[in-house]
Amino acid sequence: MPVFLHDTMSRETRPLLLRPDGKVFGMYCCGPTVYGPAHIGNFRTFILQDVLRRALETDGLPVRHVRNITDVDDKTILGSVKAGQPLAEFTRGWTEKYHRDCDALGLLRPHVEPSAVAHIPQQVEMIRSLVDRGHAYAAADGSVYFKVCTCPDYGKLSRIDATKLRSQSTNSAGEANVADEYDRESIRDFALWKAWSPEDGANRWPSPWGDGRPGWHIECSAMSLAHLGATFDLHGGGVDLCFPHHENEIAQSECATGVKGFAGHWFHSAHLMVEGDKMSKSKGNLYTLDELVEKGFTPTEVRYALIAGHYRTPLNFTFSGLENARSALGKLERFADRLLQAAGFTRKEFAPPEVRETAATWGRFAPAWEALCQDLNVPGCLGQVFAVAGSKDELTPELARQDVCGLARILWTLGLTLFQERKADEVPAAVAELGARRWAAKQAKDFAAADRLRQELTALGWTMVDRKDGYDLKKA
RNA sequence: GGCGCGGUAGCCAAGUGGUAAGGCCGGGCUCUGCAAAAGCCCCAUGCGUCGGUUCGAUUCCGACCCGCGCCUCCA
Repeated sequence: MPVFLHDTMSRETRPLLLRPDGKVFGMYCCGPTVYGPAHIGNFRTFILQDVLRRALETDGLPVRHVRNITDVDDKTILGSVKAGQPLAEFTRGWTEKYHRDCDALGLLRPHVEPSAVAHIPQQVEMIRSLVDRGHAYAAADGSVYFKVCTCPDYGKLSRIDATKLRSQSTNSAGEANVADEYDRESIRDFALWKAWSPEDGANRWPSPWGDGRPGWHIECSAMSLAHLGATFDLHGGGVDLCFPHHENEIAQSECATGVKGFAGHWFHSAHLMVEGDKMSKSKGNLYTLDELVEKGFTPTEVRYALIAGHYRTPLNFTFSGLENARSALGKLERFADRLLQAAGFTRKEFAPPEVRETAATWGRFAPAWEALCQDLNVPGCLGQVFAVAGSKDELTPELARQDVCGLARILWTLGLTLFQERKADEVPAAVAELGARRWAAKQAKDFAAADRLRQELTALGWTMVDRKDGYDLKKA
């Protein structure tokens, strides 16, 4: 069953298939700007794209996933100047941090992760082509702008009326749009190349129009062309990128190459809210992975919480949602253990992709997979998984073996890893000693003493959990 | 103003023209010296409001109300 996905351009839900001439499914995703740690809102989008890619691979499609690193723009340059570091050094640090977070969250590395700085020649080349074809013009200061009026179908993705943009002199907050004081011929036009200015410091690259740096939008056009060609299968990003970024990409790419049909499918994921509010720096609710890990949540729990809502609906991220994810994951683990035991497998044998590749059965998880195929319905998929978990079917070894395979494939597709070691709390010597004494008292059936020791532990903020063969000490 | 999304139980969240998946929380039971955990059971006559179509609508159509996003750097 092919994966069906809603397409922003056509507003239709269409199957994702290999093109007749296609050997791989080309997928381009707008990546992070590496000027600080990515926040969980960024990661919601990246994780959703990761789930889509995994679903395609589970479906058997060969995918070529390209996700760029934006390492030259206003924010990275400003950040490097403030940090007193060369741009490359500054962005390398944040890129490495981003990679560590991605790995922790179980994101498959893209097949290609192009850097914008490393593609400046390609960007210059594309701008030159646009100027040659009359779609762009150089301003007096050496900046180059895209001439929107030369692109009649500009606005087709977001269905905005480009002619109305011309007259918009104020933004939604009632402030004047001052971005184009002088150079642009029209307010719709956007920068392809920005002439060097003193605040750019040492960050300047040569071009036929003088030293400067690329505009933000052109990098994705140049990098997708370089790594996927003039047309490819799917382009993804957060909803906020729909306009103007993606609209501009379409205009630049189609006008520069002369080939229509830039991306076959547009995949936009809704934004993340935090505790009912829009995420923003000023509200102080921009969480990073580190902050959540600091509070005791695992990256897998964060991932679960971030995919628990449908991708086209804004998701309200809350700590209770994170707790919810933890409980649900625990339930999943216990269920998986029961399946494994019934099938005669160990936890090690549960590890995909081995299970995924050696057998192509879904067991009772076919409905879960079908939900995923219907516009990447992760909540629906999860519901189906738990429906199986709560089923009263008799668990024969044969059924259990199929289920193990099915569950492993579903969880791999969702990118959820079970049975990860949770770091045990550091037990102070005094607490360990109390625990040992209580266990001894309990073994000796001196329950009065055992209860007293439990109280002492509680007073110190620790809980003692008894098992048949021993005990665990946990922070309360 | 333009473009777009959504309103389903205490919270989160699927879904369907034939009477509401699932998760969390909560309640009950079982088990365990206690505690915790776990297992089992229960938990919306109701799907923003009002009309319409229909044998039948939460699901289709219309109007309205409310919340939100983008239109400006933003995943």
